[in-house]
Amino acid sequence: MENYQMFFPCSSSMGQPSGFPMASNMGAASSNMGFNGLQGESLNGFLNLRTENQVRLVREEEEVEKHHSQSGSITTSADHGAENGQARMLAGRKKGEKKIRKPRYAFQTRSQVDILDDGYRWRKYGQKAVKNNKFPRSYYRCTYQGCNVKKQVQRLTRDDGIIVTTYEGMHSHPIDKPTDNFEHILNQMQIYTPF
DNA sequence: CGCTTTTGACCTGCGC
DNA sequence: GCGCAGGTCAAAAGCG
Repeated sequence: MENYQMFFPCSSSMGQPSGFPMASNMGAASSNMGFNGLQGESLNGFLNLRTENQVRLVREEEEVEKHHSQSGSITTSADHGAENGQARMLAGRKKGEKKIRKPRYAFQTRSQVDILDDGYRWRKYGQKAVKNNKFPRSYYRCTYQGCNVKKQVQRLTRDDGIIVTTYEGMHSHPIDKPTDNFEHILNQMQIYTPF
């Protein structure tokens, strides 16, 4: 019942799209390719949906080491980090080790609803008021066992019809829901084409 | 009853 | 060092 409109405000100059976490289901929905636990490279399926200058993927952080980019490296702290509860936040890095940030990808979607069903199952773990924004930002984590993909969802103050979704990490598992679910959404989407 | 959401507290990083 | 902003935790509440 909702009309989604992908809103890609930027032209060209997208970073390297490989690893975009929604790639798999986007691909599965837009073409006939299946999603066999794929990651990264399957963005082609996503690319099929757009022309070169419609998507803007914002690569917020680049200093991630490749071998850390997969899930599972979080919460390995257990013992050494057990001093007080929130030391666990540092999970994934050992003492003296530099903080490691996964790359994050942001895109904007025009929608009336905050929750875009991308096929994965998410659990909300936080919500914060954001400065200069009257709408709160919501924090979600993928509930799939062992999957540490996170996403943030935020609505723009300037244009409250636009949802900004930021993904962090890559799904290393298939979609939880049937793909036609997301395909259904795609069918409702109006891809924004400036020309 | 198990899973999800809510929400205040807490932690970290950064700029001043 | 202090204050602010962003991010996360975890207990309690809500819900199917």
